[in-house]
Amino acid sequence: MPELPEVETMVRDLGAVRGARIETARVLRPDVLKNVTPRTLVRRLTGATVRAVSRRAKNAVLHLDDRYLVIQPGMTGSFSIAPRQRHRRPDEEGEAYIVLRLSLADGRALAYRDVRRLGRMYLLPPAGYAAFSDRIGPEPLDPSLTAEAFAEAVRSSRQAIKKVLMDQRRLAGVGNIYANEALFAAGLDPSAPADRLDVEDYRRLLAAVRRILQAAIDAEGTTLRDYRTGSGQPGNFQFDLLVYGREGQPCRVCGTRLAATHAIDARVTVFCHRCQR
DNA sequence: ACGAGGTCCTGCGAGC
DNA sequence: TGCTCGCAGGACCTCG
Repeated sequence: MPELPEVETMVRDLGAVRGARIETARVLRPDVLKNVTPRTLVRRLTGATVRAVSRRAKNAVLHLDDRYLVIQPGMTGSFSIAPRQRHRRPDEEGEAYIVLRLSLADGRALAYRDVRRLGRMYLLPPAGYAAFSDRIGPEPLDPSLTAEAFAEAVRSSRQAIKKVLMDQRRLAGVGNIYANEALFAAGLDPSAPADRLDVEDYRRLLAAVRRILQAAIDAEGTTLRDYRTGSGQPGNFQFDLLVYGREGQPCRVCGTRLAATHAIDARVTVFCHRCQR
């Protein structure tokens, strides 16, 4: 489930196509396209050069000559870069799940696949991309984000802190796995109303979010099932998870049996009754 | 304005 | 062994 570290890893691997010219484009799963028809997308991509690749929140962004191709991998989206193959069997290597295939002028092919197709793709002009980015909260790893600004963005809500932490309009890039981990690391009860925490809590929480996201990037992400890096490898952070996926097992810090609930935002929350209050 | 809950989508694992 | 069913969940949507 690509969150910030997984998308960051994909984007770093996608850096390998920077400067490449797109020779042909094919859309195989048009329902993933949200604001553009397959025909228009193909027309815009053909002959364009990938000027840069970047990440915003959980989105990968290909900067083309005068457009931005924004890809939200959703739950199961992934990229692969490979030498172009002349003969492919239709069934081979998840071929059925390919959403978009780009043939590059240098002989390589860039494929984007998404098994469940909960991901989305947008083609945006510069002003549209600016508006898109403005709707998303600050990047947690941006050093200019202060604990005070973070607290300000989050504290106005009476919702559970875990739900607020995952709200992309307030903070970019944190999803269910890293929210669970960060709240554990910060010693905060996931169900605590956001407006009940003080600035010191938010200072600890932001530090925990940053430490965990950075460690996950260093490990090239968390692979539980579908996620793969741009080179097709699984990540390694699943071995470092302290709470997510460990319900019923002993807390690594105090030995208490970890609890799980679906009460917050209908997503699994795993936590330690003793360490998180 | 805000919050709760439904929707999309498919593979997988639990249970019978 | 083979089937059905429910779950996984990010972002967007509607409804109250």
